[in-house]
Amino acid sequence: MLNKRTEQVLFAIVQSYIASHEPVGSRFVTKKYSFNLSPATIRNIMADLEELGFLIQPHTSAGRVPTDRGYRFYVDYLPEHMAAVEEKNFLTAYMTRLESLKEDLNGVIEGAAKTLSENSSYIGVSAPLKPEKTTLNRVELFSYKGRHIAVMLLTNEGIIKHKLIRMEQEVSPRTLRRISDYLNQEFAGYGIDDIRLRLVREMSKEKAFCDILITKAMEICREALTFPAGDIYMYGLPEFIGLPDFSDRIKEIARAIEDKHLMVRLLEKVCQEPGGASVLIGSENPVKEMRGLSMVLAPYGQGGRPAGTVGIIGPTRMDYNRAITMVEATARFITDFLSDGA
Amino acid sequence: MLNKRTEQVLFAIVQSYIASHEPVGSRFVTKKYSFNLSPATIRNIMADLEELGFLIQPHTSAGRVPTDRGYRFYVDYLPEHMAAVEEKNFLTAYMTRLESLKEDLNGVIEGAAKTLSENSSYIGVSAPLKPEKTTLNRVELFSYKGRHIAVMLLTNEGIIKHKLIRMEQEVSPRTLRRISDYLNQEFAGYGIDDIRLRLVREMSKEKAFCDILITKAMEICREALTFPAGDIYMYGLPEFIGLPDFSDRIKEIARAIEDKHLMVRLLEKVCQEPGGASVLIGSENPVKEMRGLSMVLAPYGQGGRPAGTVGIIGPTRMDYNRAITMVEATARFITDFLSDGA
DNA sequence: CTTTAGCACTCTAATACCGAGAGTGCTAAA
DNA sequence: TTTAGCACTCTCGGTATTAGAGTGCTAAAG
Repeated sequence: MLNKRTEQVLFAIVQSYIASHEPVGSRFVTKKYSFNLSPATIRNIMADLEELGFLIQPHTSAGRVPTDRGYRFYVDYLPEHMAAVEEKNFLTAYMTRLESLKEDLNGVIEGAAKTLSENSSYIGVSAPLKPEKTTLNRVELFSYKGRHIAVMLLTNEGIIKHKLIRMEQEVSPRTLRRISDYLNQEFAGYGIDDIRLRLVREMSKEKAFCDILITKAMEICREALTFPAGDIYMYGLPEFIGLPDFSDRIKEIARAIEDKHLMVRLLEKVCQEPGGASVLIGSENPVKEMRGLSMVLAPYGQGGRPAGTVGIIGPTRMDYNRAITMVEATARFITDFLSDGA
Repeated sequence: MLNKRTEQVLFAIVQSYIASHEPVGSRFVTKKYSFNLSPATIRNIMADLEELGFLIQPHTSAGRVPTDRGYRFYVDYLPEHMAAVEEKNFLTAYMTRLESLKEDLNGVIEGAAKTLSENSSYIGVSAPLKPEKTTLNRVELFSYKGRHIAVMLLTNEGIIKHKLIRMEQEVSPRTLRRISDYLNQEFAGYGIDDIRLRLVREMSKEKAFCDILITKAMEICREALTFPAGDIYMYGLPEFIGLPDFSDRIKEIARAIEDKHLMVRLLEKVCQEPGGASVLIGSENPVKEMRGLSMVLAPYGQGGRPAGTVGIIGPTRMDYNRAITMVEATARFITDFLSDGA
């Protein structure tokens, strides 16, 4: 579709714009990148690229700026053209920073979001491993002040969850003991999701026999294994709004980003998709408040299956190369950690 | 120091500025508030007030704007001059909104920050009840994958905490059982802080006898009862940066606010102070990045002693009256909840 | 046919200038 | 002590001007 030379010019323009945030003119391209072409030729090429929708000029006498489509080209073109050496150096430095997260078993995933933001000056996000996707190590139920039950759930992935359930009637510690023993003996090692399903099935069976006590117990079990829709971790908003990009739309954008619901859905969607980092550029974003932003997301896995997502949110003119490097490294890191770290 | 009339004028000016965010001129004061004085007289008074440091004019031909000192006067003057009726209505409406927090035992304090922000368009903060300040209901230790210990701590205030401790050597489930039984029998009902202290004392005693096993156990106990410095809850940043006030200093301010360390210290300080809401206005703020912001904070109590803080962060020209009403109501609400809710 | 030099053209950003409006401070009278 | 009157100051919005950057087009060169 584009000939080689045109591609190179487009690539150079996007790269240069990402670095400088200033519309890039024909003269600049000839100077900085040595195509051995005159500005006039470059201008012709740029005019073509504009016609094809890869570039626009903010106004007649400015240079050109990439469109979302331009960025898309850049990102797809990227893998073949990474400046490998420098990037490798950065990567190893970044990896050592990740290593320090291993200290805190519970904090790896939250820490990943933090690290991403700190190293990019964009926003780092991570969706924690959903308890439903994990396997039961043990669950404990305690009676608390008569009418409450304290639940502690421990998974084989090193996640601890707790909750307090308010009951209608008091349940004796002995009964609780028996319920949790039952759960642990029957279900240790199984996926939380599966257990919940089986419990529901059992429940409906028991109901047929009208055994209220057992039904109650089942209900407690089910409750004990249900947790509120996972939050996501997000760091770097203050840095981000300090970026010169959005001085106007700040409010709108800040709100979109803080809307965790949207975010959660987005991250979950990406979580399904296999492979490396996905890049969503500006208008490609399904959430319309986030046009003008780009996201680089990658799933991390647990036992071979994708289990959560980490990523970066930044302006469309973010440093994709760097971002992709970081996000992929982070996802790999968490995957490794989950499989052998704990 | 100021005569009655001067005070009234100052009060009127501050109030009016808070409402409109525009420098207020002499003519406006005579119109809006019926002092039966001519603009010229008001001008004289205003000139005096400026000399005394309560007002400044942004430039020669603008109206006056309160200084921090002006706000301080206003806040101190406020209690005697609340427009009681309207405020009462607001208060009852607000209280019902708070009521809905009772649903979720764990979320009251977090919810308080949310509610504060939602009802003020400023930033709501709350510092959770520190586990150290609570009393032990029970603690449980579980062996996890050999070299780890999972701890669950349940306090009489309804707080559950958990953590995972990495050990050098494996500790048998039986030993853990004995340790937790010991803790529960010996210390149930005691303050976590006290327990920690006593454990340290015991430890040094034991050390003298070189009993490694017991020392180890003590150490586990102590670890189990130690938790990372509490986070604080904070909501409303996106709304806040949308306010017209700080279009320039956004970055700086956003960073100051996100710096949880500073915040935690600040909140803890206020937590010590008895009585109703404390108001920190602009330059009164010990944290210099937060000059230009005001905070309204009030401690909530637990068993008679102050246990945490809730509050609002806003621009110096915030609606103090409303803010104080809300913060005090929220603090009272949490205090009540802790004493009888659970 | 492609590339290039030259040049006129367009648009922005910076600067200065002007006039209207707002609000003041001061003076002199009530 | 208060007030009316008035000159003064400063901001804000609009307009004009200019310098500079970068383009598109044309016509010549490779």
